Amino acid sequence: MVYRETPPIAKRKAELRERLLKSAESLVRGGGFKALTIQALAADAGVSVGSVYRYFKNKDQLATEVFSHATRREVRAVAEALEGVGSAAGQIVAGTRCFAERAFMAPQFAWALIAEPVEAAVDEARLQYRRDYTALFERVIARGVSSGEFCPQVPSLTASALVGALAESLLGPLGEAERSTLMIDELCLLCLRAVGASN
Amino acid sequence: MVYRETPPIAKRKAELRERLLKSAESLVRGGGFKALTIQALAADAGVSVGSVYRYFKNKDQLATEVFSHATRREVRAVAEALEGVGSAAGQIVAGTRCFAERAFMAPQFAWALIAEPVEAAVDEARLQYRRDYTALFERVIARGVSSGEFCPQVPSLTASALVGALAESLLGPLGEAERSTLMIDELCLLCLRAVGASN
DNA sequence: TTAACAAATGAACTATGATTCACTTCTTGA
DNA sequence: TCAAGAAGTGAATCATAGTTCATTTGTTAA
Repeated sequence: MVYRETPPIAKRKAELRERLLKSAESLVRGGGFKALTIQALAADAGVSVGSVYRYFKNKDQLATEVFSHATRREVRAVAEALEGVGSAAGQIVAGTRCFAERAFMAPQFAWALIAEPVEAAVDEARLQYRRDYTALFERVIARGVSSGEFCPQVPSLTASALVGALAESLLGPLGEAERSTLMIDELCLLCLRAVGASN
Repeated sequence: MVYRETPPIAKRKAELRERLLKSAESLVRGGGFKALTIQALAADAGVSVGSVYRYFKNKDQLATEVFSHATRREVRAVAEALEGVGSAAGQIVAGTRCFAERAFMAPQFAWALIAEPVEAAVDEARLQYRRDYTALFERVIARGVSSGEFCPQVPSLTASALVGALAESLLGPLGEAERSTLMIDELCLLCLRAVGASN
């Protein structure tokens, strides 16, 4: 007599939500967050505008969720790149490489995550994103300093500087894949100098 | 018989335009570009909304002009700080100090120029702003490299990395003036290491 | 089959702020 | 003083997207 959500329906709903997130991310990959409008998303996912609001409270929540999802993946990739690397210097190089290579692989998307003008709510999430990267580098730097591998310094400052340096130096050339390999090598050297790695 | 613009009128118009730009900048200083709306500007300058459009084609032109005006001043300040400094290393320090001190002096404004989400047209101007800073540093670095003061490197890459590093490392702490002096010293050291200044 | 309720729809509504324009108020020079 | 035309005004309009909600369609279990 009463309607009750059954497993197949729950599954279908979960799948639709996933599909919406996938569609949303693909819109962002293609045209940045500017391309992520509710109308475009609804069209892309083949549902109505109203349905989007059945799955997301509002645009901010949707955009933030897309952003956080993607950036968590990015940060995880860099974190994993650090694992198994012994020296602090090696970790700086591994992290830089990973970050840079991924950015070169998907320039528009990297730009959307790092630098595109976005709504305030997403900007909050972006601060977290940067903090996460910074924390990652900070730990490596602190270790390098205390082991004497790196020169004495304020690890948190160097860490945010590195994050800024990576972001800025990648944004311009992003897309010129030819020079990327050479550039990434140069970037690694630069980062090593910045942390004062004993040559 | 015919109306013809006389010198006093031309002067009054020029002054009003100046006043509008001043008002606009003060709005941005106080609340970022978000606070720069035509209505607010008109109110602040004591003119009508329509009058603003007599002096500026549209919002984009107004915002861009405010931005460019301010950033040209900033870049000039840094450029002047480099003058009269002999060594390339000294110039790196002077440029960094100048940039950082000015940012600490007007945090909200610095944020507006460096990182605030803005309309696309202003973003264009921001690219130029960064290019200008980068060019400034690039010249210094190239000189340092060829004189042997700095280690071999790709000056343009290091330059944009420095610009990114400065921007990023200042944005977080911006406002905590107490630690600024110490921080600025640390930043200078970091930049010197990044360019591979001989010890 | 059907009552009860959820899911889906999309045209209409809203909110924000830029832009216009019919109109009023100067300014000029004869 | 006066006609020609510029400067100034601000309510009305437009533009863009986000958001709502009355209505339709689908699902459940007795």
